[in-house]
Amino acid sequence: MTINLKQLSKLLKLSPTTVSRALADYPDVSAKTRARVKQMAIQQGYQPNPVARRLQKGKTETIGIVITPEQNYFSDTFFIDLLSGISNQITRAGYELILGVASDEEHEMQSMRRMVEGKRVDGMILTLIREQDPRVGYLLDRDFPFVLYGRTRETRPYAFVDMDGKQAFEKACTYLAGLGHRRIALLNGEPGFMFPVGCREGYESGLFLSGLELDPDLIREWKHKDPSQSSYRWTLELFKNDNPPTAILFQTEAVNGIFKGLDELDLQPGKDVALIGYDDLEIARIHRPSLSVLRPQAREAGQRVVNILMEVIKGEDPGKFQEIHQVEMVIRETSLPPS
Amino acid sequence: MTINLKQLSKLLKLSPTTVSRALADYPDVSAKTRARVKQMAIQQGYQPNPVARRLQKGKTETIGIVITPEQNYFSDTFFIDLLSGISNQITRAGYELILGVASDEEHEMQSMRRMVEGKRVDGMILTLIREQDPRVGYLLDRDFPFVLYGRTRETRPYAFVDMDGKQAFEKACTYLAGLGHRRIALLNGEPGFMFPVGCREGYESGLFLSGLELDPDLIREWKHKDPSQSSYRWTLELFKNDNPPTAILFQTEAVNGIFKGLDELDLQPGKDVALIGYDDLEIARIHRPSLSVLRPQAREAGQRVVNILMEVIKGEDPGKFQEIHQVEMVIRETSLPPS
DNA sequence: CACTTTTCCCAAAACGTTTTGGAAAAAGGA
DNA sequence: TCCTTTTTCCAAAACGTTTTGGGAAAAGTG
Repeated sequence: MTINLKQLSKLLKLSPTTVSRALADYPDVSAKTRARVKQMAIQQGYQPNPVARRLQKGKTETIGIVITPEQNYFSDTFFIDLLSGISNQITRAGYELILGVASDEEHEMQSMRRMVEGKRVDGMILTLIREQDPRVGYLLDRDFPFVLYGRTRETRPYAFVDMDGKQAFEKACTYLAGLGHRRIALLNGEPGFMFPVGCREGYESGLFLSGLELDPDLIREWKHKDPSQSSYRWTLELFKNDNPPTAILFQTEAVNGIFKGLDELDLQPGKDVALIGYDDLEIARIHRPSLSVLRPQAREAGQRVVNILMEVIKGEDPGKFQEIHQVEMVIRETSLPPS
Repeated sequence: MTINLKQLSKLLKLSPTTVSRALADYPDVSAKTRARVKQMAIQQGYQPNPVARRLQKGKTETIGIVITPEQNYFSDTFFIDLLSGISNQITRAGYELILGVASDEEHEMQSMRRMVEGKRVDGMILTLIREQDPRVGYLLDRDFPFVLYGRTRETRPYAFVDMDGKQAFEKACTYLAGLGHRRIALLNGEPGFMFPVGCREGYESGLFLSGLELDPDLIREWKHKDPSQSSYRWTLELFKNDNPPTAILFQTEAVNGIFKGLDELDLQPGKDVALIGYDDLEIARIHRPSLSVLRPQAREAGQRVVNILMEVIKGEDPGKFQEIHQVEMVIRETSLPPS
């Protein structure tokens, strides 16, 4: 069943060296024997033992990623798309993806240290990045290869792939303003994380470009651990305003709370209040009225993250790899002019 | 930074053998030197290279799992809970969890074969099991260690941890019947998978125990790839019946479609139609009225799966490990008597 | 004291690859 | 033909552990 190199070479009456080199397409083995070796390898179902090859090569051929359920990762199909892109590209490179699931920030760090200091991975992928993210400093300090999906506040150069949340929210905001909306609210993600920062910048820039005033009273922030509940409460809050919003921008994660809040206020989504969410989750498509959204290309981003990480592992300068991907807007039924 | 055994032993003026055995708590090294070795190991930050130890031990110390996004895995916080239990227990055992993300059934098999035939894992964990599941036959044929989360139709003995869907649905059904409901519908999961089989058995048994007739017209099945859309259509269908249901049992995954259908029919959940879902997703808690549910203990199940897999890897008979876990019922606001 | 047992340590082999540094054989050039 | 170059192969070393099979020193026994 599990034939190894020595047995295979015996079968071929060749040395293990030659067999190994034949399979690796080295030029110093004749075309004839190479063909013979390859055929026999297939026939015998030979697969080099990855553990042995890793020891010899001094590489783990493994990439690590740590996720945290508390942060609500999986309410998003977005994340499984990202993971799918990552996983497929890693497999294509002949590498392995090892997964850690941490219950909180502390265990997240602990899980990563186990991977890094325990020599279990050649590189790390980081997601859900904070403004001040200790993981980034840790990895930079020991010059360990990594790529961020997202960005952080860090002056030293590092590699990242990020979605252009700023451009996305600016686009959505100017679009709504173009329809005639004058009171546009932002129900933003949790402070401390980096992504909401860009969202807010885009929102403010969109208001400015449309000649609208920024009203701090129209900005609220929900919590990761409880997106629906907190966004529900903030939705009610927003409409206590004397001059309530006619449109809301938000991350789609929070949509259930918003729908619930609007329902309670007897406001119809789309009709009474325009809505545009960030992330094209299933609920956005199936809800009536269907939700207009900003749609990041998660799978493609995942693939890029891996390709970049491979370059960084090879020794390329991480600072060269800083990508910001555009986000498309999908207009559905909840982005009408104000009534 | 990365000191190895030889260097450490030189520092201690001992042989690598002794250092290795001291760290592994062998009795043939004196307490004094053991202490000295351990202290130095900590001081120097020595961590044995896992790749080298794996080669020597002839084990990968790695467990594999393959997930498929098409099957909607991550709409459920249930799954991340399961994964969390699995991951933590694997880490505790000093093992690694490698993840494959497959786009469909074929790639699922392919990803698993890569892990198994490529000698990349010592054991596999399988989830979302089908009635006829080729993966199970494949692994049994080559006597490869694995544990199912779920069950399948297979006569040879194998290890599994499953939730008692039958008991759960029976309990929910008799509960509703006890409240006075006489027309109880089942909006079941996709045929071909094993879990809905138990749900249906429990449903039928619950009807029987309550002295109610089975009406095939009250049973519908939605699709994995589109739970909300299909459940929405089936909800509308159910109420075209001359004698429509007053209660519905279903997997919580399908709840958005059901709510939408009821809304369109001007029926109030809980008030006009009682609802009990399987899985305690976030939406179940935050929706008004809040959804009564059957709640599987996913994290505990994940831990059991790993513990069992470790035994099977050690050579224990898989047939000894067949666990069916009870499921608790959480009564909230959608399980009232018929009006 | 002489013998046996126990305690403590270690050299060498092994795990299965890939890489290094040749060396023999074949081919080419004069 | 003889020398040089190219082609083709391989033995040995290396990767960093753990395990095997002792062996020397210390401790116990009569």
